[in-house]
Amino acid sequence: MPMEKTFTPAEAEARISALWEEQKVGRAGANKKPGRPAFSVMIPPPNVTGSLHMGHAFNNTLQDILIRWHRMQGDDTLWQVGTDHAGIATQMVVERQLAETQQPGRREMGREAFLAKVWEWKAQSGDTIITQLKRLGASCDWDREAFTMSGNFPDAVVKVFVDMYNKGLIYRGKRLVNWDPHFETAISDLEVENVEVAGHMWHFKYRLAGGETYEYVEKDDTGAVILREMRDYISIATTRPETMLGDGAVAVHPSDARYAPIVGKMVHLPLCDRLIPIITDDYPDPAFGSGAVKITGAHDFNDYAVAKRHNLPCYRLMDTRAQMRADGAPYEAAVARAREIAAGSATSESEVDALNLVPEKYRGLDRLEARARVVADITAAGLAVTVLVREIDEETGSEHLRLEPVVETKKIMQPFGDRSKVVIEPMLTDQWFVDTAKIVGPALEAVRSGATKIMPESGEKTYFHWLENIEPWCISRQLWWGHQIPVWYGPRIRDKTDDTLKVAGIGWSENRQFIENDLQPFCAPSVEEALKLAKAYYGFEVVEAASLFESVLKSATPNSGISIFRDPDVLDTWFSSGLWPIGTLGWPDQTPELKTYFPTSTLITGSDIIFFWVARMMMMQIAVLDQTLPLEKRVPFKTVYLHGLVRDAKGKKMSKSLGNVIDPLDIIDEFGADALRFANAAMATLGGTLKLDTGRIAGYRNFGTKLWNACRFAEMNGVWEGHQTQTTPPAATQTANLWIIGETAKTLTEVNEALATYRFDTAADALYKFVWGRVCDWYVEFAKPLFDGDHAAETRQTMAWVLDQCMILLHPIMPFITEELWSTTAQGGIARANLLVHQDWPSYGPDLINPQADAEMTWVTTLIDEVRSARAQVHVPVGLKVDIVATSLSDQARQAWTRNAALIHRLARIDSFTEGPVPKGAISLAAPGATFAIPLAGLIDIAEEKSRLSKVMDKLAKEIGGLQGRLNNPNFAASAPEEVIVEARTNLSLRQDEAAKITAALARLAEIA
RNA sequence: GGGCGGUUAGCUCAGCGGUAGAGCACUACGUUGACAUCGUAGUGGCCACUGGUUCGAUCCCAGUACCGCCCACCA
Repeated sequence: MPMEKTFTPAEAEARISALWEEQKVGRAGANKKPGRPAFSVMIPPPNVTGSLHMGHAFNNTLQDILIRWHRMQGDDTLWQVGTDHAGIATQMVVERQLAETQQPGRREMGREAFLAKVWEWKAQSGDTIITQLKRLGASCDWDREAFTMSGNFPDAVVKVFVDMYNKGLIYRGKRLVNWDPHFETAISDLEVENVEVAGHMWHFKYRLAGGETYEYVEKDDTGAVILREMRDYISIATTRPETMLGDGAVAVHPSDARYAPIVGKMVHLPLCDRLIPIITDDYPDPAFGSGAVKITGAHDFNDYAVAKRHNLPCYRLMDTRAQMRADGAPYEAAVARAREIAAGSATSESEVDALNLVPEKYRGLDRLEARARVVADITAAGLAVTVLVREIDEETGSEHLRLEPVVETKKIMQPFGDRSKVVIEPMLTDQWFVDTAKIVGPALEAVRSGATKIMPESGEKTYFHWLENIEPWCISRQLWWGHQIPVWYGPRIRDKTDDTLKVAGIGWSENRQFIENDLQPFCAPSVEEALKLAKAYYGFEVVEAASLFESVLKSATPNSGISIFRDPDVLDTWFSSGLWPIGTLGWPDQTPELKTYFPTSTLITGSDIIFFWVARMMMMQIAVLDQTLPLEKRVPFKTVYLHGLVRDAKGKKMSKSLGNVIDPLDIIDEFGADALRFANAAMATLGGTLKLDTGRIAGYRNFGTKLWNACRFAEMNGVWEGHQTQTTPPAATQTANLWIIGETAKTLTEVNEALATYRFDTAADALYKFVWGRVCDWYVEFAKPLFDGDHAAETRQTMAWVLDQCMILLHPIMPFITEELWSTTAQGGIARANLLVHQDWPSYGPDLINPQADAEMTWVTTLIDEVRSARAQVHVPVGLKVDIVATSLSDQARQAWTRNAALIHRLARIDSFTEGPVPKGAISLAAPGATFAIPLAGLIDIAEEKSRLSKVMDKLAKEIGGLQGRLNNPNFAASAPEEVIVEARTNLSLRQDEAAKITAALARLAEIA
């Protein structure tokens, strides 16, 4: 059955995919050859909730190219596939689904039932993206598919947590963290997106206690006094008025002369029955605002630092949904206690946290609502800095003056949750942290020493910059879907003698925050282990309770019946993905896979997750693995290849709201996976953004068709009949055959070098130029006359070999069409021994390049180009064959002509060839060692020919001028390297030779005219 | 505010010391023994600007302008 005119991706890809999967072509170690190294790649695990987008398509294409290339070379390859449980994202999806289907919500059904729902969902929809990866042609080891919540992963995660806890690398503490009020969980710094939004700044007056006054003096830059007045207040500027209810002090810079008279004095906190001190700190900038800053330790990261320095109380004003607190004692009682504390009464962190200093009227309000009310109330109290506004009553026409609060409109950077898109609130809570400062050293050293190489180099700079300024990593999340923290708590022992044990009474608050000071943590890999630790701590058996609430009930009697309960929080998703390479290889067991494939070879990932994932994997795995191993054995990967984000053709980020999202599956449907993959490879330059243009993908689809048709041409000429796959090229005698064999060898070298240096674009470019520009444009054309001559057999063998090489070399980038051709072209003869995916990568070298054939074919192609160009320019119809006269011919040129006469005749459309004098009415051409004339008496336009030759002359003159200029410069001769000078001389003489011939031709034209 | 990158043909991008490249687009021609998802021939660039280094700079260095991206606590 003859080949179809084109390749049909839709039909063939499904069939080939199924075949690959059935034969498990991507299994670890497939096609491995003795003595070859291992090559392993960890897929950046997509979220189980995900579906394939262009970024995945790009990223996985590059991985597959490397994997296929190495597998064909006989390396022991592993491409580890799997998915990430993606805590927040997945919990969000399932909760949304519950809401849409009118099922009970998460809290209603309880933790256990909800988690069952998530697993159910995962079983149904969790493999969507895996299926989609197969459509792309990804040759992963599908049998090893991993999931960050399955298999040995939970054990690995728990082990790492416990080990790090025991080494003091993980700690718990009350800190100001980024709080997502939508998901009601802490998130890490990285999950916060700072966005510039329009904000407002208000100015309030905090009156001095006891009606005191001071002289306020404002000076300009030169020191001249511009304002001098008596004030009974200090002016405060804020963008967050609602947080003033929790102020602990007002801070000014110690050098700020304006406030020097009142430092140390107390001011009335507006709307509150509290006095707070004026303190000095380096933090306020005297040049900004009024120079005085209100310090709200529990609601601002800067203020928190100031509060810590000055031991100021941090009063929490909001609940987990970022609404003004409504819990705890009535305001009056709370504020009374706050006054005592301010006066020096002993207190604790937990007591301060429990105090709700929100006045009753604001309790339960949303933060924005509270803000409006606070501003209105302060203004009403006459404590807003105001301006006079003139107002005209439209009805009566009367004028009156009115005071209005000063509100500056101002761009402010506002933090948003990257998932929830709501405004993040700094919140004072107890959380678990990784003490990153303690594990960052080796991660930095690994890259500095070259044990891990990051490409492009700019990625290393980013990596260093972030790690050198690393902050503690908040790893606890108040979610349900994830790895639950392996820590149990019991009441802390207050006093213990031989016969009595007093433990702290446990209280809890509505927002589930433990009263940390009173808890004793037991960190262990299992509840049994935790109970053992607890037994050792208390001195008698304890039991596990399901929650803090139950634990309190069961602990009612101090000396017996003590229970411990597990921390309900889960770990940040990135904590477990930080263990992806070792986790998927079976760690902590010392599996054979771990031994073979770790450290992994190359990580290919988007530069957007260098901090989230790459840096954390580096830190954690180096810290967790056997510390006696050298650093090179502990790094998770030897090379990290970072790529940019895939954008649309105009460089815009793809987003649903912009409607410019290109779905890779649509592209595959329309153009085939190979075209998308080739486009991805061609776009993969180092650095920069990746603009995806469907026009370009169409072009690469055409490229596939081109190869397809070259093979079809071969088929029509019996090339495949009886063909057997050959690793070495046939012994050829014909220049064209020798030449294309050499070109193939050059291409192999280029592709190898390009892929070895991660230049996927260069590899794609080399293959494109070879297949289209050499094989199809020239060799197929050369073959046509050769098939008619005495060397048909040799040419058929050569073409078969060359096209086989095209399939092999293209296979890593275009696996489907090449696999299809590999079997299709074998139908007429002997079946291929292997699927192409397991065909051995060739290893021939430059010895296949025949310099003589190379030079000769260059001469032939140049001559053909010139004849075609000349013909086109004087409008000789393509259909018309012409005669050619060689008016001068060197021995070498004569030989080249003779040996390739059939090719030249055909491609240049020449009827007869003679040697002789220049005929009248002819166009002239010059080639190295030869001058030709094409007699066109009556056909040519003398003027046109003259202008054509003049154009050629102009170009030559320009080149000659440049070369002469350089050669005549004595400094050039003195300084330039020898080969450059020789090259310039050679070029000059060639150009001059050619110019002489053209000049002669021009002179003859003048005679005719 | 700090850091990183970019500026080359109409568009998307390679090249990064020795006479400017590709694909797409555009123009003209074309039923050539595979391919119109094609062929042949063309058009099109002070390689952002200003200095410097060099025999020689699109390429190296410094600065300027514009454009991107990342990080950051200015109330």
